[in-house]
Amino acid sequence: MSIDDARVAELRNLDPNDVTADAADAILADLSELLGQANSAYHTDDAPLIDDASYDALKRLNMAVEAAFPNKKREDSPTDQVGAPVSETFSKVTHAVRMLSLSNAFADEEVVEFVDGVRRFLNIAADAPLSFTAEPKIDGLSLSLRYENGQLIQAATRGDGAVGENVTANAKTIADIPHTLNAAPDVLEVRGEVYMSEADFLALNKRQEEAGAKTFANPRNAAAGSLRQLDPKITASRPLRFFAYAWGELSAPLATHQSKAIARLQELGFQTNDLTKVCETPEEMIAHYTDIMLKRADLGYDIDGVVYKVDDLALQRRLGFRSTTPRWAIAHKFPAELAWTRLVAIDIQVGRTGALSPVARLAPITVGGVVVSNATLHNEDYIAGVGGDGHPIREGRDLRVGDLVQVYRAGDVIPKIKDVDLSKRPDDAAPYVFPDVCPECGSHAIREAGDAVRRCTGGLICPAQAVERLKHFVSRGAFDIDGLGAKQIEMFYQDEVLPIKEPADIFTLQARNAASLAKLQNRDGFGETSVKNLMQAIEDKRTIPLGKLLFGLGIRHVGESASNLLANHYGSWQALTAAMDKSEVGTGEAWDDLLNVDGVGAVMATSLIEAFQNDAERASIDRLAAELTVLDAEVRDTSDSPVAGKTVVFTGTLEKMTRAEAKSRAEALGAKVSGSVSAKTDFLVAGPGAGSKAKKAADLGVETIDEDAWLALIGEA
DNA sequence: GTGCCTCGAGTTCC
DNA sequence: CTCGAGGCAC
Repeated sequence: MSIDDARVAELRNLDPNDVTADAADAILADLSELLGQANSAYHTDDAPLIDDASYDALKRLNMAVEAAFPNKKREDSPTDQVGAPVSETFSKVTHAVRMLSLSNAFADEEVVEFVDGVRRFLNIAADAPLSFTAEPKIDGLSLSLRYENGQLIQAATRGDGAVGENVTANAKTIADIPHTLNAAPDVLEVRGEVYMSEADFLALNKRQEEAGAKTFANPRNAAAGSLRQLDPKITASRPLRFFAYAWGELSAPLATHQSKAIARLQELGFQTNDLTKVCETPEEMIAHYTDIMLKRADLGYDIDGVVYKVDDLALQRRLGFRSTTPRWAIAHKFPAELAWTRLVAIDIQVGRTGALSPVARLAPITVGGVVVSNATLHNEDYIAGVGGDGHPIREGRDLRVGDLVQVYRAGDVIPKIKDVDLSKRPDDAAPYVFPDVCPECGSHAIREAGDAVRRCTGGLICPAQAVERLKHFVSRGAFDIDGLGAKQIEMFYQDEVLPIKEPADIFTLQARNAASLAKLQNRDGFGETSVKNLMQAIEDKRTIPLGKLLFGLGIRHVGESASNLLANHYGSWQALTAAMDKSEVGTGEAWDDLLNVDGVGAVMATSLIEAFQNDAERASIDRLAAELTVLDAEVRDTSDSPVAGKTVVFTGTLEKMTRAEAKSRAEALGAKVSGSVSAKTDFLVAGPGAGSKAKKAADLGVETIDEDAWLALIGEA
């Protein structure tokens, strides 16, 4: 059996938005045939005709075209075929402007602090006017709608903020979302919240129940589940709504002020929230918050707080962003929902660094629309009811197994224990004794002075630590090996024939499997294809960038960001290991060189050196390195670099990168980065909030440029 | 020395 | 998402 590969490739590269009504018939007919062939090949033979990515692409194209031209949908539409494997993912969309989250305030004082902080940053006197918008924070999921020349061309979820999922076909089924705009900027990304009203949620659940389908825990989950349907027809049948409250990329400004921009979005045909108000003082903001809280039950949709934004957009630009949040906005959250339940047991988990983390096992209880049965207890002080300074935080109310405890979900996510009802404590409840040996390996568990956590000293001997380190090794950000997740790691660690006890074992798996009589393929969950795929995924990562290797090692205090800084500093695995070999903690040239890396201090340096100089650990690292091809950190040719040999100083807030990142990039281009301005300084790169350094630079006649000009200079605008 | 600001590490549930 | 702690600017 064969398939028309050329037509597959052609359709794969087709943008659904380019499909005209005239072309739709032929395309849907071809898709029906191709997907039908691919399906039957997949199910009846074991040899797929087309690769998964192509299959998913065709499937998505089919859905998109059907959504655009519902009347052209075929009787034999592949969308309706039962049992057809459906892609688990949407295609990815990189946001032109990152979708950030907001920092939170819980108490009124934090709102006052926020306003004070904004004034301080902008250098605005306490009595000078400064306005904020205040609007309800809808409890739904955020969506970014991209319009070009007035046409909706793409809808994307937030994802991790940088990359979201393409849900265009689904978003088009939402009545509140216009498909075309009049008199809009050529490029306009409208951002807002998709949500479901309480009435619609209840009705939907009733329908689901009658149909024997699963019901949703709350309107937010219902909205999220509905938007992420692979079949837009299902989304269309769900009563989703949309409030617009922000924007991303723009070819022309919407207005001068936040409040006016929102009004403009309303004129363009979007729903905006009518409880949005411009406030002049923190008192007014808090009064509006209280007002909204009182109205909360009657709104008909879920909200979880109030968002305040600096109204003047020019000021927003000056304030800029921290790494993940804007400085010009904050979410004032409503108090979390609370629930009482019984503390059934306290278990200890051992993490990759040996940290002993107590976890509360709870009698299942619904909190904030979700059934919770575990809660974090942080560390031993938390159970004892004392803070890090030894002072009581719950007046000595030590938690005991059997206690009635009050649970809430911090940030509406992580279950935590807020309080204990001592009057309901069983007579036989004994104080919890935190173990001083590791429950997994029996090694001593010690608490270093000033440290909040107790750690297992077993190191690599401890199976829990070894497994957690392996999980870290294969995790995203490190080696990221497809098909080798937490579950598989647990299994392979226990495996007697083909065990994986340390990272190097992953890369010898193929050879050992080939030599083994009891091959992988004979086990549960492993067929010929999955073994082949796993081996291929492992081979794909045998060549690895230096930074990822270093991060994968899981050395304490050396995270993703520090790993990349170190990779850039040393350049190659040889240089790194050579430096580690000759380093001495606390002294010497190699130590000084290490501490000179911006972002590396004594604690991290010590941890790094100790890991590389510990015999057992180093042997394990060397066994791993022997299996790998390590890619050097990208060293650019600095000979024609515009900043080679120049001395640069950064000051103020950098918006496009962290200071450490800026420094390492500048150094990669051959520049010298200094901490203070002097006559030798060639450039001062000044962000918002620059202070004394900018003045000094002006006095000395040093050229001062902003971040964008700097990026342009180094060719990364 | 103090006070940000980030990063690292640990955690839950869908 | 949160807490603690490391690192750095002032």
